[in-house]
Order: sequence, then C-alpha cells, then structure tokens
Amino acid sequence: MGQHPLLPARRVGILDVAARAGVSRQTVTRAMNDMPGIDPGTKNRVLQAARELHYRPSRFARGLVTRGNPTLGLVVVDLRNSFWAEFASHVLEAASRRGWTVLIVESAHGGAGAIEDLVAQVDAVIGQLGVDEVRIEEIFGPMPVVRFDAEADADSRATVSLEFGAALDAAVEHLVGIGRRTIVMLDWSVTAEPSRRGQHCADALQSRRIEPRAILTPAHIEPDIDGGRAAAAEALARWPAADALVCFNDVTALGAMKELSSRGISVPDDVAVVGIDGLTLGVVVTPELTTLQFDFAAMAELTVDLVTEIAGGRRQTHGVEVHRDVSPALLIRQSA
Amino acid sequence: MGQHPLLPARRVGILDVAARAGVSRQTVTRAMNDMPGIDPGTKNRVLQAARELHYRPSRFARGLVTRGNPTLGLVVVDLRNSFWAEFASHVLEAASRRGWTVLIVESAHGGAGAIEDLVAQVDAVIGQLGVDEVRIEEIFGPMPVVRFDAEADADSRATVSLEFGAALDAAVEHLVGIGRRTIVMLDWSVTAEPSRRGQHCADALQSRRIEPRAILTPAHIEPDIDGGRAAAAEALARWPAADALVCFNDVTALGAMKELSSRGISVPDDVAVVGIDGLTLGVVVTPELTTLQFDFAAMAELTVDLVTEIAGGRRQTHGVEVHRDVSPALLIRQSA
DNA sequence: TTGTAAGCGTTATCAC
DNA sequence: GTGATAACGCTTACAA
Repeated sequence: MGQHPLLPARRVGILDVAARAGVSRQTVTRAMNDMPGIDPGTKNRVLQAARELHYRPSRFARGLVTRGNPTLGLVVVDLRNSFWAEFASHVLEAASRRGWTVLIVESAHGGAGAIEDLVAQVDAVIGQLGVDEVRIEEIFGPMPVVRFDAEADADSRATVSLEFGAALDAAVEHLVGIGRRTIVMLDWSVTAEPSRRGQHCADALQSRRIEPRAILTPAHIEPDIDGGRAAAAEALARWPAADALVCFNDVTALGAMKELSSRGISVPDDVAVVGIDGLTLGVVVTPELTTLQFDFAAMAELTVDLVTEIAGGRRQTHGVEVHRDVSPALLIRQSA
Repeated sequence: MGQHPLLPARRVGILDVAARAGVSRQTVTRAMNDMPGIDPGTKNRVLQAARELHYRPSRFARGLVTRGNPTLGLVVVDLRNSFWAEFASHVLEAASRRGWTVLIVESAHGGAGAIEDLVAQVDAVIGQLGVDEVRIEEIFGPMPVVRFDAEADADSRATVSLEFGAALDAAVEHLVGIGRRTIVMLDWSVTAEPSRRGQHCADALQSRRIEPRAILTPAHIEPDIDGGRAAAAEALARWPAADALVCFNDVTALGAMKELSSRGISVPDDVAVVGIDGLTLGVVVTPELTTLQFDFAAMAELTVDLVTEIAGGRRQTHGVEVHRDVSPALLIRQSA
C-alpha cells in the first residue's frame, strides 16, 4: 500500500521513548496511561521524553490489544440536506448512548471510494447505500449492515424502509376535509416513473374518486427550493384551478410557497401546501408548513438498535425478519 | 479495559479460517484481498469457510501493518444547526479530497466522554472544542489540533477564528445607506456581556455617531426561531421606531422576520433585517434574507489544510503563525 | 500455486 | 516500582 504522504515518514514508537527516558517500554505505557504503581519522578521523565519526541501511541496497535471501541459507519447522502443532517444528528446521539463511535461518509461529496474506505475502519454500517444489492454484498461482505431508506426485499439485508401510504392518505383526507378538490402532487423522481410518494398520493386521491394530477420533476433538476418553485409554476400553468399542492419533500414545498407568494397567491386560503419529512425548516416560514413528519429520534433509535443486535450476533443479517417500516405522521400547522 | 458488550465474545481469526479451509493463513489473506496467484478453487473454498465462520479481518491488525488511512476527528456543536451541518459537509468534502476519513462527534449530543473517545481513534482533530485551553492540552496531548471558531491567543493551538468586524461595518453602512437610523442588534451571549458580533455592531454604529441599541438574549434561551421572535418582540417594545434589526445569526433573523410578519410589519419596507452566517436557509423565506455570508467551502478548506500541514510536520502546532481569520461578506438579498 | 517466518507497536502477565 | 516476555491478528517478504 505504500507510505501515505500525510503522515510523517517514520513513526516514533514506544521503544524510542523508553530509550530516551532510560526505562522499559512497560514503564512508558504506565506513564502514558496514568496507571498506578509508578514513581512520580519517573513518570515525569517519561512524559517529558514523549513530548520531546512528539510521541503518539499507534491507535492500531493499541486497538489490537484492547479491541478498541466499536465503531459505526454512517452513510448519508448529503449533510447540506436537512433531512440527512437531522438523521445523522440523531444517529450520533443514539449510537453514542450505546457506546458506538460514529464515522460519517457523504455519498454526494465523499468521492467515489469513500464507502469502500469506510469498510476498513468500522465494525458495522448503516445508511443510504444506493440501490445495487449485488455490489453491497461484495463491498461489505460479512459486515453487519442496515440499509436505511431502501426497499425491503425478502432476501436482502436488514432494512429500514420509509412508508408513506397511510400518511399521504391522511394528508389527502385532510385536504378534502378543508374543501380542496384540485390537488396536485409535485413529484420528483430519478426514473421517468412517479416516486413511491407520488404513487401513494395518487392512490389516496383515486380511492376518493378525485382525479390524480402530478408534476413529475426529473432527476437532473434538484428537489430544492428552485425545483419546488419551478414545479409549482408548472402546476399552476396546467391547472389554474389548483387549490392544494402535495410536495415531494419539505424543501420543495417551501419552494412552492415561495412561488405562490411571489404571485400574490395566499397560502393556505387560495392554495394549501403540504410537505413531506417534517424538518425543522418548516417552522421558519410564514405560514408554517403542514407536513408529514418523521420522528427522527425514533427512526435513528430503531436503526441503531437493529445494527447493534446484528453486530452482537443476536439477530441475522438477511431475511424478512430484519425489515422495519417507519411512517411519518400528518402534522397540521398553517399551510394546509 | 474489559470486553465490550457490543461485539461477539471471541473473535474468529484468520487462523480459524485457514484451519477450516485446510490452508495456510497466507492463502486466506490472498483470497480475502483479491490478490493474484491463487487457485480459483482454493479461493472459493477459503471464501466459503470465511463466510461460514462469519470471519471479518480485524481492522486494527490490518491497520497496524498497512498503517491504515489517516483519520480526522471533527467536533461540531450540533448537526441540527445548519451552520454546523454545512461546515461538516464541506469538511467532509475537503478532507476526503486529501485522503482523510472523517469521524464526527457532536458536543451537544455526543455525551460527556465523546471527545476523549475520539482521541483514541483519529490522527488529528479539528472543530469547536470549547474554551478550556488547559483541558485541551491534557486531552489531546501531542495530537495535531486545529480549533475552529475560537479566540486566537498567541500561545494557543492552531486556530481558525471568525471575524465579524469588517462585515458588520459593511452591513451598518448598507443600512444607513438605505436610510435606517434606529438600528437594533438582536444579540445572544453565553455570558452577560455582548457577544463579539454585538460588540462589532456597536462599534460600527458608534463610529457613525448612531446610538447603539441591543437586546441581549441570555444563554439559557436558544438562539433559534423562538429566541429570534422573542428578541424582536422585545426590541419593538423598547424601540417602537426601530427600522432595522441586525441579528446574531440567520436563524434568529428568520425568527425575527416571523415575528414582524405576524404583526403585519413589512420587511424590508418598515423594518430591515440582516442575519449572520449565510446559510442556505436564508433563501427559503420571502423576502430572502440579507446576511453576512461565510464561504463555507473556503473555511473548511483552510481548516483542513492547516491540520494537514501540522499532521505532516510541515508546521508547528502552537504559536501565532498558525492562526487564521475568516470573515463573512455582506450578501444583499431582499430583507435589507 | 502454496507455505514459513518475521514483524507491525501496543498492552497484559508475571517475575523481580 | 520496574522490567522481561508473551500475546493481539494481520500483511509482507521470501522460500518451497
């Protein structure tokens, strides 16, 4: 593998310190680790020598003998996206409570080999790993893995899936209840097909004999503020009578609200807006965003629990028993 | 240190696999690491044995030999705060470009010993480490450390400081330019003193012979949306003629805008609002937030560069030469 | 193609 | 209080 350019050429080891202080390596260990049974004078001499040599114990050698802390790898898409930032934060919290240290990788900015690198440094992995089941097997091998936000296939790895059916149904119910009839889904998708969110929304509409309408923003346009604005503009152009917008996520919903506001259209009086995710973001705007809110703490807890059980050998890694669903709940604020 | 409960009791090692497959340990290494010069049949047998035993190579033993990847510890206050999420994201990006893996710890949710744990797992540390210089020395010892968002003391560790003087002056200049005279700082502080941001704002005002006014929100109230709302309400109560609000950060600014909006006060026509930080958040609201924007990419780059140089021994860890300042720039959008 | 031997840099055990 | 010696589990020579 060769010498990595970031670190100094030759490591100074415990033996170097021992030599300089005129003691054995064991005494150095005692001094460095605040262990009892060492003369204060000797200890100072050792510490001094260590300082002079810029000695730092190798975390690998130490881990080899102490077995180290269990370390969890967390793969998120993008921390600049509040969804992932909030999720990561709660994972950090849940994981540290269980004694894990957490290493975070962003698939959006982490570079190509980031996930592969991760494998060498952790005891287990959770997160959004993308879709390729085969590659996951070959990259992670026997490592405990919990896929977050993935489809739950009976043979696949442990999975936590986001389910929108019930919540979208509740949202549509609510919109109908406040008299809305021309309801448009502002959908976003990596393929040319509607997303699962869009599909569930259409189902909820159809089961009430309401015509499902949708704007499908393609993957090459980000589902961000601008994407939301554009989608809302398109929706208004196609259905001028639109009186409710169900949005792919909170950020696009905020974009839609911005567009509406710029046209002097009142939310929720003229057009109601519903987001999905339940980010803290939703309360910074006026009116506050009505949304389908995930319980991030519970979601993180569940995921960390699952991987903890798998890592502890108390649960297998594949199969239908290790799939979990989490659903958001309709949170009615002001925008709908 | 004792056996950690998260991991299985006895590790299965390379020798166990070798025994089961009826080969030497070296052959196991060859099979596991996709090395050339191994019979496909043998390889399969070995891989099979490894799978059956749930064998996973020890990252410590491997790292001991290969020296592993350099790993950077990043300490942030709270990923639910966009400032830290955006900073972390850019650090992840800059660090991965330089071959570092990043381990993130949140001081707000990471538990008490989180930072101490970190030390055992990384080669260098950057981030918001709190204020206690003495404790930093004893926790990190000779480890390369760059303190982010800390005061730069001549004797202290390498530091990246946030400087607001010039930007706040520019902001006040702008506010005066658009005719504002009753300018209130919505400040926040952990002590009873004004923050550095508040101090610089007062200076900018005074140098223009404008009376400095400030609301100082104490530390026990979060500088969040609600904190911003409350501060704005207080400002209006004390100075009904207020025509501009300079806010401690973007989030409190958004809270202030919410309060103004709820009172039917127009932004920026009646009251101008300026935030600090330049978070993406600022564009979700209408009107978009005028703010003092940090260049997060540059900030992360600078910090990672500094720690890289220190870790590489190309720069010392203490002293005045390893202090850097970063300043935000006035970004005029719509709220002022 | 496969096996043997020698570290990697610590901490733990047990003498002294 | 201090020092020898043996693990820890792997990879990298080098030999067969």
